[in-house]
Amino acid sequence: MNLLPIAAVERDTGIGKDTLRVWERRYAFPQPTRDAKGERLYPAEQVDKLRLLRRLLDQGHRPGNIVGEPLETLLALVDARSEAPPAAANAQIEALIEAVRLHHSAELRAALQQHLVKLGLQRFAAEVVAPLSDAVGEAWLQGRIGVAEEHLFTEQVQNLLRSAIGSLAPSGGTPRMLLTTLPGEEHILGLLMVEATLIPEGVHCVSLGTQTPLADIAEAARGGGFDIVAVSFSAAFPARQAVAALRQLRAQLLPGIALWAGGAALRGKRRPIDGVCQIDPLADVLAALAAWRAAQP
Amino acid sequence: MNLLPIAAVERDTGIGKDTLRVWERRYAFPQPTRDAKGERLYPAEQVDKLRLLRRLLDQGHRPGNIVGEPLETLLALVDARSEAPPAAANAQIEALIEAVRLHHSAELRAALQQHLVKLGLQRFAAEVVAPLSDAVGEAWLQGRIGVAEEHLFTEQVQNLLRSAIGSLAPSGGTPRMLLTTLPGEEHILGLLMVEATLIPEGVHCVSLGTQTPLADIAEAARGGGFDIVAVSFSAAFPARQAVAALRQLRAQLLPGIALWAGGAALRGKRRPIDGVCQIDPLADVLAALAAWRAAQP
DNA sequence: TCAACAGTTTGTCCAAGACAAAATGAATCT
DNA sequence: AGATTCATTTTGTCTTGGACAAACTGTTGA
Repeated sequence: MNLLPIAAVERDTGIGKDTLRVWERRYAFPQPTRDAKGERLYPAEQVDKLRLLRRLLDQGHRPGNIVGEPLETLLALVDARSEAPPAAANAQIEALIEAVRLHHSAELRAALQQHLVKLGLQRFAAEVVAPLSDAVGEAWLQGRIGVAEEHLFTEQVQNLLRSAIGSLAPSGGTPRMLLTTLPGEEHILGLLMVEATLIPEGVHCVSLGTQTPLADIAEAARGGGFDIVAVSFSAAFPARQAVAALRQLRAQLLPGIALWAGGAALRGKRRPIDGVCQIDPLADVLAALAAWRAAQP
Repeated sequence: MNLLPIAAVERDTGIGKDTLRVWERRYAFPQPTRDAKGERLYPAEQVDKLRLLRRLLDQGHRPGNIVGEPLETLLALVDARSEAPPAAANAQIEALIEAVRLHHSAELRAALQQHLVKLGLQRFAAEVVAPLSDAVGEAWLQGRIGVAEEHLFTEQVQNLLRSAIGSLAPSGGTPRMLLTTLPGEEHILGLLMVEATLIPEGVHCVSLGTQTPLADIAEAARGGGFDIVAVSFSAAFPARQAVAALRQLRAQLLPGIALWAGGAALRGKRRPIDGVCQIDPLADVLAALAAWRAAQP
């Protein structure tokens, strides 16, 4: 059997060391074995369960109710979830998912390319990439695909979107927008979808990729004369940290610069954050753009 | 003044909470203030110094000698370093660096594109991207550019390389190679450079992007019928963890599958790791490919 | 239906100690 | 000189148990 030390488990599951230890104390799970030094060693099956737990937490479940429950109960929760929404039952999306599942990267690439050409960049992002991205996350949760397949999918889509975005001449238009994610958020697809949606509208987009420290975002926004800073969050990003970081970033940013935040991590937030424009479905970004332009003299 | 809690400092500097606390105990630096709860709050200037320390450690310095030293001493170390190698004094590279420094993204893009067309993909990777990447790291160390500029550079190069790689038809040739980085390594440029070098040689490359868990790499390699697994490390990756993770991956991989590892983190390793092919300068990858092909029946 | 309240849950932080892996430097042998 | 062995420091990571505020829950009252 394969045993992992606590640091490896933190990296593989995204659950912090402190949290792993406190769960063990409170919910009697996980229960790692110990090595000669007395240090925790987690069996692979417990790590698998932790990954599942992480995903269920992202979906809105609470630790007290699910950590400690046996595996069957958790799987039942997954099944219950996947029955509720009829999977949006889009046959095209399902076909793409199947290509991901079987590692058919050439077919996947060809099919995506076809959709891109047929729909155009904006609709491709909104009608193919966004739902497909959700569907891949869902399929992972159900155990139908693995992490490797998820990564493969991300790479393929990224190649396509970056090629398409790069082939459009830099606009030099307004507003000038700086795009990035905060430290800890490594998912870039949300960012690329926003860029794909806004570039055809004549927005001047500059992406810094993922995980830019707050201070550097603020400095770049000031120095580059940007009008808007846009950051994106995946469902995996802890909402608690997202809110704190957004407040902090807002404080460091010049008041004249707008701050847009979007993505699943902020879904279901009751109170909006002062000075932060929340954009949840991807389509909202066009409305936000129209609003921004209307507010300019 | 701007004060950051310990978790934010960990994310911004990459130095773990435990390490931050133990440095404070041993070297009397950093010395954060405390809030009402008694929790650490780090002033921005100490965080800046921590970032510099991190970089110096990556360059081979040892904590006992540099943490605790005043800022001027550290800056002197940086200067001493940059005088030693005459910066490879390539005028073209310097011009590109200047474009990065000034946020001239349009010019940067155009110049890179020009080099790519002129040199071809392989030489572009080896003669432009690789040295430019090093030079950007060096410029960051000297404080000539910030993190935002570094990210901007990475994005631009990534767009170009991905477009170029994507425009080549999938080869279906041999060997079949799986490329990725290990959890904790987020730099993708090394991977893209390898892909750019090998695809024109007819190698069938499949990239999983960054940070794939070991178990998923092994499973994907088995399921996809790959001949070679290639992983890349940046200078920022702790060599200690790299060696441990490579041993672990080697153990999980089928014996018939070769494991290639490259990148700055393994530079200066005395003993090679059993069953791992180490590739340090980018050019070596072609030699390794020739060797692999020669060994096939 | 919404707002305010009290109660519970939960992630993160602290302290000081411990230890093994890695780096260093000295000594010894080809 | 160059390589190999050994002892000594250095250094990051892990341990325990306690503590607390922010966020969430569910109830009460308008």
